[in-house]
Amino acid sequence: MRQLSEVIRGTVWDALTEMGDENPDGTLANLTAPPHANQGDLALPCFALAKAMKKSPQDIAADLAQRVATVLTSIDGCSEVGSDGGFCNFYVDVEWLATQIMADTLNHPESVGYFRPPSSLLIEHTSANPNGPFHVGRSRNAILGDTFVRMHRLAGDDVRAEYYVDDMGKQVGILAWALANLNDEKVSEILAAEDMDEAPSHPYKEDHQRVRYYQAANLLKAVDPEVELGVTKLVQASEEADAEVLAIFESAYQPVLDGMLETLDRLGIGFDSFTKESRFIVDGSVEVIMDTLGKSELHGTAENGAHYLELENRGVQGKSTKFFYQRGDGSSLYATRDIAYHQWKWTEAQRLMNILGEDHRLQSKQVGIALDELDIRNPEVVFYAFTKLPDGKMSTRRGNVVYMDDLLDEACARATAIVEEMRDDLSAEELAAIGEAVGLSAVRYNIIRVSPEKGINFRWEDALSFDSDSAPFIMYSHARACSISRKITAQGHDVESLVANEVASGNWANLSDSASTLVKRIATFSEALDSSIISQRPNLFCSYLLSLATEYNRFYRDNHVLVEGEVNSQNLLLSEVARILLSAGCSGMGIIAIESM
RNA sequence: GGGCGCGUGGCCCAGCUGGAUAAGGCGGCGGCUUCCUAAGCCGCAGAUCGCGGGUUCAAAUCCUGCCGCGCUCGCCA
Repeated sequence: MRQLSEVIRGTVWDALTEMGDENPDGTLANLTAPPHANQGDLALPCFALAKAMKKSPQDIAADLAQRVATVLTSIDGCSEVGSDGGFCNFYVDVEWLATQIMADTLNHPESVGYFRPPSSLLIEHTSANPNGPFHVGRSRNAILGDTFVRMHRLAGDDVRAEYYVDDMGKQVGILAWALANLNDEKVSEILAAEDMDEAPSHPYKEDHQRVRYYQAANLLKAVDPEVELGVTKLVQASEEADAEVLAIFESAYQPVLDGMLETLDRLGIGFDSFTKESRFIVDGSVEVIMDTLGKSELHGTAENGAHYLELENRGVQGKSTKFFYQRGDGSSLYATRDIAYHQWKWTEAQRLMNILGEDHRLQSKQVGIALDELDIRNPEVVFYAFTKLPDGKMSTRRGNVVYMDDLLDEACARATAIVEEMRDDLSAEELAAIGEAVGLSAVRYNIIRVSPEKGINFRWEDALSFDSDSAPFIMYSHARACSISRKITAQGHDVESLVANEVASGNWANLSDSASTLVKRIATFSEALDSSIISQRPNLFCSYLLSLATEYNRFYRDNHVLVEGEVNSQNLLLSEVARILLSAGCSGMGIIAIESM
């Protein structure tokens, strides 16, 4: 709790120094939030001081508490100091805390997440090969990436969301070849032979149509060397930036990409810019990079003239420690273009962030070392583990997938059915709108709530969960707050002026326990967001938001805003501030904060 | 085989830059609606934090050895 920390810091620092602590800053760095409410709001462990002070941690904590208690409790912010078992415990004055945070939140709702100076950053995420619809495995990247984009924006950063379009190379080559050489009948025939000829669930989306061509071409390629030859010819031309071939590729993948983006758009995921991989061939930067890497002391040449960096002494171990960046025929590789891409990205932002699947760990490390060699800073990278189906890894090529479009349809249909059961006052359109918001939000939340480095075993019932640890729970709390505000307005009151007057009065006396707990939870909004961003774990902010919703529900239970037609302005103000933060938090998580559900 | 990641109640999962009684949810059991949305709230039961060593005043957290799962070790992307 930073508000309390700022208040006690100086006094505690002085006392520690008087007591003989040589490094009070180091000691103060251990200030933590205690695990239990009866242990205060901040606690300082005194164990490390025991040796130097030749006293027990218990005595040190008690001594420290006694030294600072009088001063701290006489100034604003700290209501009590105590010690227990080697910890010095500090208790915040909740009335004071409320005056510190409520007006700001109310008057500047757009900056509730600000905690430190903003920076500009470019977040590259998703960047999936445009060869078929999103499946739930691939979409973890998009949902994670977009959540980072949203959290950073909430924290005040200037964020650019970027999609790196793989517009050349094998995957697109196969798709282009298939579209040029196959037709619907042929595709059906090939897929049927492998029992993969299922009717597309979304036949009017090009990504669902064309993925069948992609799958068929892959099957054909395995048995017909002519196919491999045809694809290779195309791929080679694309890597030489052959304008005609690149145009063919584009017309092959663009409709697929559009279909994919439509899915993401439904999830509230959008991009500010698209950068094509071929750009770095065309502008010659890849060529320059290959030349420069040739001068590295790590550089080596293979028998057929291929170039690599030897990374054995740079922490890369395994069967091969060589990082090839140029083929024997002089052409570049994907990773080489990625290096050029990073060089360019640094001209666009102060910070770079990449969201990558765990299968890219080695590649990312290799690119990182190459960037070091070129004196180019490394990006921040977030890796996430795969989503597996009960019968194995998802694969577009093999058709072993759950498509995001299908999951979203199902989620929204189920949500709509639930709303329909609970509400009889809404039109079909209103029900569908709520169901859509609930379904999409739930799917996002269920992916975000687990730590990125942990694998997800896909189960329909988990992905579609609307339980207490879910987006609908948070949305429900928000809708409750909206409902209260709505009801008060309907009774002829002016919520805005009621709330403004209450803030001005600054009266926070006699808060109930649940109201106090809510105030404290509200106070840590921006630091919870910040630490979630810093530790690169969106699930932490997820948990915070869940606890904010929980505290709001408890507050709601025993602090009524409307009592027999009379408005309790203090409770109204608390409810309104919670509503603002719930809404802001939802926007940071990609949860749609609807006003009624 | 080498490297990297993961392993927490029956199930899912938080906590991992070391700190107090390991936090939630699902499922199970039991309560709370004359009162602002019960998609809510309250309570009970359930965990030797994969196993063994080590470091430390203190280990789920750090180190190490095993075991299990995943990813990876292409002049593919």
